[in-house]
Order: sequence, then structure tokens, then C-alpha cells
Amino acid sequence: MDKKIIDVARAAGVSPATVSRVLNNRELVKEKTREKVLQAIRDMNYHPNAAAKQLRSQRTMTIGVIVPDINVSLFAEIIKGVQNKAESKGYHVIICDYSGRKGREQEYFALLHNRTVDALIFVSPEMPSEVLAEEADKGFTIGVIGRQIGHDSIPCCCTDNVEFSMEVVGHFVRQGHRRIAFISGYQEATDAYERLEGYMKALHRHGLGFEPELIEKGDFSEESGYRALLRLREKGIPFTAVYTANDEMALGVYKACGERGIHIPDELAVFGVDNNRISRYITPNLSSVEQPGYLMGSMLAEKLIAILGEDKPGSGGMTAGPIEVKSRLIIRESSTFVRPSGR
Amino acid sequence: MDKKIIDVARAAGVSPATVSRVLNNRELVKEKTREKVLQAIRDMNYHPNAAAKQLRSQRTMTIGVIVPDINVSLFAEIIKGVQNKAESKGYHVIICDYSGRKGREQEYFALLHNRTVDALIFVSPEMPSEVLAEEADKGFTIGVIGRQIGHDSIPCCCTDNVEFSMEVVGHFVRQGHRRIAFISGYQEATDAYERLEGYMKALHRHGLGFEPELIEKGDFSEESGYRALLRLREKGIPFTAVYTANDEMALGVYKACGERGIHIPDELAVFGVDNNRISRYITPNLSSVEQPGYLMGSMLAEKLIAILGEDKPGSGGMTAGPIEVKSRLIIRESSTFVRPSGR
DNA sequence: GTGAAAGCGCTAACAC
DNA sequence: GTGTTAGCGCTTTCAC
Repeated sequence: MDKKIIDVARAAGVSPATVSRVLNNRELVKEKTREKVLQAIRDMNYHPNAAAKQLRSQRTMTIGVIVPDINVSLFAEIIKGVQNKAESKGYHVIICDYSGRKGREQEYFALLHNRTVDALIFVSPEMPSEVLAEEADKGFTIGVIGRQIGHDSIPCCCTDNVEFSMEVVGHFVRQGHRRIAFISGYQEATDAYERLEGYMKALHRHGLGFEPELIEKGDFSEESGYRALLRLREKGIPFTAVYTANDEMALGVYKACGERGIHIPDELAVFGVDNNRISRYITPNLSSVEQPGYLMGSMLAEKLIAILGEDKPGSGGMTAGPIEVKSRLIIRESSTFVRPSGR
Repeated sequence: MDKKIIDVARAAGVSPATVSRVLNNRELVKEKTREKVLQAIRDMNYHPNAAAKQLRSQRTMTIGVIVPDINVSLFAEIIKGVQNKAESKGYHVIICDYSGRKGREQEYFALLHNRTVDALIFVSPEMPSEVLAEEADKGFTIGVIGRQIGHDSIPCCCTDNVEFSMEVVGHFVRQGHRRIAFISGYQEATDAYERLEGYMKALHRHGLGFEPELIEKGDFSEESGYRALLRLREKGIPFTAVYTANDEMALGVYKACGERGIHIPDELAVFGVDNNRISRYITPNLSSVEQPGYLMGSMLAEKLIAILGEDKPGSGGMTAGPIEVKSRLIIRESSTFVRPSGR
């Protein structure tokens, strides 16, 4: 079978303990000894057995990330951020995609209970906050992206949903819009809620009355955006701009407008969120809010790794204030009037 | 600390060995005993320690997947396919994205040597075949997606690149095209090579002469497609259709055509590969070849798990013939003439 | 059908 | 600075 630490020890003429010390750059080992050991390791192409190491040290040096769908750009970026930071600190990353399988996310807690991972990052809006809090109380290290959990030992990383939503509405207002519709995401998602909040706050700030008829519920899917826009139109009330809680729903709006012959942005201005890559290629280009996924992943991973590095992980130590990252509006054709000159 | 198997054993009034047998549905355990044990497990919310299990059983029940970029739809789909199959067989999946870091993929072999994974799937075109073969010879279980390695114990899963490329050219010919250009991917990728091969074979079959001037090299990036099209134009030779080895490069072609005022598909027909989601949204819609990523991931994972299940993994047992999956042409606007009626 | 006991390969006290 | 040794929690012969 494979070489073990004792083999290296014998080859280098030292004890296994010394080899272990060299492997983990522990304490002081005489330079000469260290080199002998390193040479032996190289000579026999030795690789320490991860399972044994984990069993003994009670740490897996692995972080799990639970996402709804890795084939969604924002989630992929978050994962990359986590992965990059984790790797730089000597951690591995296990990704769990629970696509479609309702309730399935919770099964992934098993990873934590099995001690397969040292920490778990949830990017899943569906996971109930109480369940997360409960697990954190048991002493497990958990982090969340995309919403805030009111719990001391659960670090969260979110974007400034309220902020940028207000900016989107402000942008519309500057373009001369007064009647601005909103298509929301599903209720459970804090993101969706906060974007609605920003929308309403902005209306107030700009002295525009809030009209419930201008708000329609969606569920972040293209299809739901399509249907929401049709419902808005059926009401017969006027509106010249629509803010959708994500780009997918904006694509649905495009589809509806295409079918109904509504011209974007002249007849209807559109603004989405996520800066999906499609935004740049669709005609007219879709204005959107860029979400710093990579940054969020990276920052949260850093925070979690810091927590894991504490003496008493979970109890005491640093508290986990929410990390809020700034988003950026990307203004494209869909939200700017393009009146042909000479009209 | 956590509960251990001995705690469950005591609670159920049996030995740890029996608990272990129940946990792994081994041999016959008396129904009554089994239930007592299961009850105890539930009562104390016991979760077996993965590291201990791995150390003892010498298996991690984990498969690694190495991809260039999880934020590319095709790779994400492959991963999902692997993950789904793996999970159904009780395996975990570790994903490694080596984006941008040249040569970095090789470091991931450490996972294999550390016994962190039982098998490793390479979706990385850059990884040299010889290195893969070498590792396989050492007895490691390896699989490859997207190209074939001439090695008995390395299962490969590829699409029918030559086939579908011929179909694309055939489609162009049926549309009346005689001068069809080709923009290839980078040389190292077998995919790119085979697509070129299919293109040439089809030209031959349709009695069209092969003209080297109609072929330009790209590297699968949008930018390279853009430049390749401009180079083709600069030559001053006529062509009415272009087949790009992937959709990204087709997007570059769109950009170049936009700038030069070349109308798609009337003046130039375009066909890509991958069926990137953008294809459906860009104007005009891009014709493309759908690659069954999910299926490839799933099939290869199944094969590898079967190999791992053999008595003597690596030596003897089933041989690893290449698995070829069928792709499907999705014909959209970019490759169909749309002559306004009455012209 | 079930139990006792010997490790899997490593790390971390504790000696020296 | 380095060696000795006792486990980490589980599975797996081998008895019974």
C-alpha cells in the first residue's frame, strides 16, 4: 500500500513525530533535520493520508457551500470567491447543488454532523433561519450569503439591496419617469423583500405616491416576469418603467413586450438585478445591478476561516456582524430614452 | 464531544460491531436487533464520523471533478450530472475550478494521493494525456470528459464532434451555401480538432473543395472569434457562412458583423456549438449544437463508480471503452435565410 | 447472529 | 529538539 509517516521517519532516521512537525511546520525543528525529512518525503513521493489526519486532529480543513444552482452565474461567482480564499488558506471546498430538490438542502447538514466539513456556507434562501440558528447554537460553524440571520455566531454577507434599489428608482426618476412598476421575487427571500423596501423608500423620497397596483409578485423566474408584466398591463393603469427584482424576470418582461409590441425603452424602460451575462447581449441591452458575488464569497470564507482559527470556535471570540458589500448600477439601453434625433 | 458508535451500542444494549453492521446494512442482523439499534441512533441523533470511517475502510466515497471554469454552462451541467449520479450512489463530489491558473490543475492530483477522493474526473483539456496515463498506471481511478485517452483503465466520455460538425456543414449546404468558413478552437483541445475534422470531411462529401484560407484559428474566446472573422474578411475571399467551434466565438463574430454592417443571416450565416443560453436571446438567435453535459457527467460518474466497486480496482476488471454521446443541432435564425417576401 | 479486539495513519502530550 | 506512546472513531476478522 501507500507509504506512511513511519516510512518517511525511518528513511530520514528520525521519529514519526518529527516528520509530523515538519509537515505541519510546527515548533522549532533543527534546520538540518527538517531538510533531511523534506528530502525523504520527496524521495519517496510521500503524501500524508487526509483521513488519518482529520481523525486525529478533528479538523477536515474543508468548507461546504450550499447553493440552489451552480449554473447560475451569481452562485458560480460566489463559489469561486469562496474557493479561492479557502485554497489560499489551505482549505478545500465541497459544493452542494440542491437544484430542484425541495427541502433537500437540509440534508446537507449531515456533512456538518459527519464532520466532513468544518464550516458550511448557505446561499440558499429557502433554508429557514431558525434551523440555521439552532445548528449554530449546537456549536457548528455556519455562514450565510444573501440575507441576515439575527444570530451572534452566524456571519452573513449581503449586498445593499435597499440602497441600490433606491438608486434604480432614482435613475428612473431622473429619466423623467413618474409611474414606475415593480416585479418582486418570492417572499421568503430577504433579497426580494429588501429590494421592494428600497423601491418604496425611493418613491417616498421622490414624492411619488405608492400605488399597490404597480407591484406584482414574481418568483425570480423568467416565466414569472412574463406573467407579471401581462398582469400589470391588464390592469389598464399606466406605467412607463419597470424594476424587476432580478434579470431573469426582466427577460420575461422582454418576452411579453415583444409579443405585445411594446417598445423598450421608449414605451417601457426596464431595470434588472444581477448583471446576468445575457443582459449585455439581448436587444436592447438590459440595465442591471452588478452583484459582487466573488467578493461576497471571498469575504465570508475569510470570516469563517478566522472563526475556525479561534481557540474556542463557536463560543465567544469575535462576533459576527453582517458584512455588507456595495453593488453597482450598470446602465444600458433598456433604461435610457433613445429618441431618434429630428423627431 | 460528539456521540460515538460505542454510545449507540451501549444505548441499544449491543456491541459496536453490530451497530456498524446495521449502519452499513451488512450481513444478516436479526430484525429485532436492527430496529433497537436504529431507534437508538435516532434517539441520540448519531452521525458516524466520516474521517474514522474513511481511515478504516480506505475509501472516501468522494469523487473529484476538475473543470476549467464552473461559470461556463457546459461545465456546470457536467458537474450536475456527476453530482446527481454520485449522490444516488452514496458518493460526495469535490469540485475544483482552476480558472486562469495555468498548470494549476496538476496540483489537484494531490487529492488523489492524499486519498481525499476515490476517483478524479478531468474536464480539463490542458491536462497532458501522458500524465493522466501515468497516474492511472499507479492504480488511481481517473476519468476524462471531452477527449479520449488511449488507455485501458481511463474511461472517457465525449460527444460526437465529427458527426455533428458534418451535420452543421450539411445544413449549410442545404441552405445553398458553398463557401463555408470555419473558426477553430485551440489546438490542444481534441474537441476543436475533431470539429475541424468533421468540417473537412463534410466539405469532401458534398463535393466542395477544401480551401485553407477559409479556416482561421481561435481559442474558444469571444475576442478570438471577433478577430478571426476580421482576418477572414481581410483576405477578400468570399464566404456566406461560418461555423465556429463554440458559441463564444460566434458571439465575437456577431460583434464583428455588427461593427462592419454585415447582416446575419442574409449576408453571413452563423452556427456555433454548446447551445449557450445566450444563443436564444441574442438577435438574431444563434443556431448551435446542444452538448449533453449533464448526461456526460452522469454517465462517466456511473462508470467510475462501477470501477470503484470492483474487487481489484485498476487492475483487470471491466475495460474502459470510450463513451460517445449524441449531440443535437438547434437550428435558429442565424443559419436560415429570411428573405422578406415580395423581394 | 453477535461480541472482542486489533488496527487504519496520524498528531499531541509528555518525556528526555 | 526530538522520541515514545496513546489514542482519534470506526470496521473487520475471528471466536463463540
